[in-house]
Amino acid sequence: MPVPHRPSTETSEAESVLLDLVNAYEQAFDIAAASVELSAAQACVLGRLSEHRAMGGLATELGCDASNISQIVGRLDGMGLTYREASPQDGRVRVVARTAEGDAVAERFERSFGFARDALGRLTAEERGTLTALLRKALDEPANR
Amino acid sequence: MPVPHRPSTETSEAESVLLDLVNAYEQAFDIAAASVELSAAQACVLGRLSEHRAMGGLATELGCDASNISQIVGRLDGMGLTYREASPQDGRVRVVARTAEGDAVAERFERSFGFARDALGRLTAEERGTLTALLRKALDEPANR
DNA sequence: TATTGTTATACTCTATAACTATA
DNA sequence: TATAGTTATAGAGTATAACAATA
Repeated sequence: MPVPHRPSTETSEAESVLLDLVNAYEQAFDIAAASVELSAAQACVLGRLSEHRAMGGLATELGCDASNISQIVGRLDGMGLTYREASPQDGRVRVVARTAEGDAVAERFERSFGFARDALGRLTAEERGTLTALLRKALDEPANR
Repeated sequence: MPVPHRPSTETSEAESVLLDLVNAYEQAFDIAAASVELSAAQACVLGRLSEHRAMGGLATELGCDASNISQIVGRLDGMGLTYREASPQDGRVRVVARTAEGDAVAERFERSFGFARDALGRLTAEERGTLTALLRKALDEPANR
């Protein structure tokens, strides 16, 4: 579903803007993925392959089952964007990497997905700092990551 | 895919926190939906039925194809959470509404999905106002909605 | 004929279970 | 035996195309 839920109960202005932000982010991601003829999940995986990665590592990072990654990477392989090879250290592990074409598609995707860049570009440097601090506090994140 | 893409290119702190926010929002939504044994899409649709709605209106609101809504509402119907009836004004239109059980489930979902409430609750009233203004500017939204 | 909605179909995402290969 | 990964399978979300009913 492209658009998350907008609570039916009385919603504060802040909640409403937060929701708009999430919606806009998701929509921009989907459009950027479609612009390079990938699904959102495929773009998500391909985007993480700037470095080689083990299949299991990807599944852990993305919080999904390993069989899911097998399927998605299988499709990326079929498109010629990635390849897999056995790890020399451990024969059970298979390492995924992007082909040259995969790199090119990932780069086009990055250029197309300018949501955060565009949104933050509408703020001054000082405003960006304030926003970062407020969001960290709201998310209960430590100031240094 | 549960987690959107984290750009491989150099990412500002602000972009990173923005991504964390979107991820946290989505994850909280999925968990709240699962807590009432619904998929995210089902919770999304059910949540919009505090008022009756035509099938086509839902599709337009959610930016997806009408056939998609037919399927999702068909499942909600099957769970006894919604029902459909022909509009008296226009026999082509079918109006969807929640059953009493659907209302109860939607209410439980609302209580469970406290992401925005919790996040904003960590800020002072003044900070919430600042955040709202900054996000509106970043999203290029007018101050009054 | 145009509009609203459903159904048939196909593809992707996702998880669980069963399986293979390696450690 | 335990771990990494794949494959088989099934349910759900999604869109397109074909269809039925109504305007």
